[in-house]
Amino acid sequence: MKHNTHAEKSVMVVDDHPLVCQGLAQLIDQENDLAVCCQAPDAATALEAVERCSPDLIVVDISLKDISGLELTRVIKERFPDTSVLVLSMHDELLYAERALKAGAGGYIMKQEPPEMVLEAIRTVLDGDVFVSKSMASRLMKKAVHGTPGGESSVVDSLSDREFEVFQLIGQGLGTRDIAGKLCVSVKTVESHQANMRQKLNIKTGRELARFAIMWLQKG
Amino acid sequence: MKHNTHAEKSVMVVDDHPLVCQGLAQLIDQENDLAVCCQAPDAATALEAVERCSPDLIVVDISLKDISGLELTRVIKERFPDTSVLVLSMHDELLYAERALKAGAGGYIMKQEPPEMVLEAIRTVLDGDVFVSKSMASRLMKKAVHGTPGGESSVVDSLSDREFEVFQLIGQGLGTRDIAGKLCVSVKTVESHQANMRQKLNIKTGRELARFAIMWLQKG
DNA sequence: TTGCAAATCACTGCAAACACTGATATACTC
DNA sequence: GAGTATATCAGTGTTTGCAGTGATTTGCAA
Repeated sequence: MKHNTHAEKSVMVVDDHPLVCQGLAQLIDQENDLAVCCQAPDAATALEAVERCSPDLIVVDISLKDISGLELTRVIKERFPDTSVLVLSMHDELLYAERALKAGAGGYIMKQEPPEMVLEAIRTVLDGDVFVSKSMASRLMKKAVHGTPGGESSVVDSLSDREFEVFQLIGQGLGTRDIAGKLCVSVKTVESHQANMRQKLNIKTGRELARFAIMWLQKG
Repeated sequence: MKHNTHAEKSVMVVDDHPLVCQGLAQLIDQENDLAVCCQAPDAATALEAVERCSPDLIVVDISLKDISGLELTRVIKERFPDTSVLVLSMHDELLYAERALKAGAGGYIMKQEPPEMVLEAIRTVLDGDVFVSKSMASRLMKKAVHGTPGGESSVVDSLSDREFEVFQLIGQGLGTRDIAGKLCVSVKTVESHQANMRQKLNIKTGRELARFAIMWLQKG
């Protein structure tokens, strides 16, 4: 712990993996403009600590023991709107980045990224800007340009009704032919829907789409 | 890095998450009887480094980018039998602990555990003993006494190590060709493993296997 | 030693998925 | 009424997956 001088922003770290927690804390603490004020292994401890320290920013892991990091983000933004949140995760951003932002986080970054990028993310969010990966950013841009005005929005919401139907069947493990049979349309049609979905979701291969559908249907 | 005095044991850290790598290194380095000699983000780098540093113990994360931590463990124990290995993972030990020990590791510990326990695990393995969690230990005892697995056993246990490796890669959304490339074997071999798995698990199609793997890896 | 399981790979051929370039009809919006 | 999104389908060609049959090597165990 360092003295909190005028220029330093205070950061709190929430992660149930002590190693990550400590590594992150050390990384942040050795920067001149940042200082770690406290650490927490779960959401309950975190909420207490926020009240005590009132940090400028909180780095939250997405998978905690008691409640999800997204839920924690929501609570924090509700009770301490001035505190910024950066969500940290080892999971694919496709599944969680947008949810994190919707929950009120200022940024989303994966643990696989190099430490310098984590620091960059922290500073970006502290400046009031949004931090996500480049590919995720372009996806969100497209979405912003091409409408879907305010309100509820998940990547999956951009799918049309029929596409979503196909999406669900894919998530149930059915093949293109099975789906065509079940929906009483030609194989070509189903293939078209799949291609359109891949474009909308910025997904390259069919198995990635399947994986996305399966995971999406599991969690929700 | 510290001077390697008489009493200090040298430790190497292998993890593709820079944060974990750094946190772990710092944790180890601040102990009087331990010193970090080098770090590596993947198996290839790790093997080079082992030759250079010849550490007393290596802490290996189970999920690396190039090959699995278990495979790396096998290679290390084959080429450097005097080097101890501690496998580190964020996954439930139920799924991997036994495989890790069979691969030649001296211990298995989860990232969720407190840092002190990680240090304890390192020292235990350095002493030539086996380290696993208490509950896992009793499980293995039971198994040793009775011939039968002492708890709930999954169908997945019937998979061989190699098959399980393929299983995991399938669950990550990779295709047959990708897997063959990653494991440096022919496409045919991977197809054989898949066919054998489908038979063992009583699964008909490839996409069903993929679905099963994805869901199984999502939550154990 | 014999035998079995695991891991590796080859060859063949069919079926399915995917890529690319279209076309048509409907419906909703501006 | 023009424009856009949706839903439907066709043709053509490449890539990939899967089935079947069979072979080799290794290691472990009865």
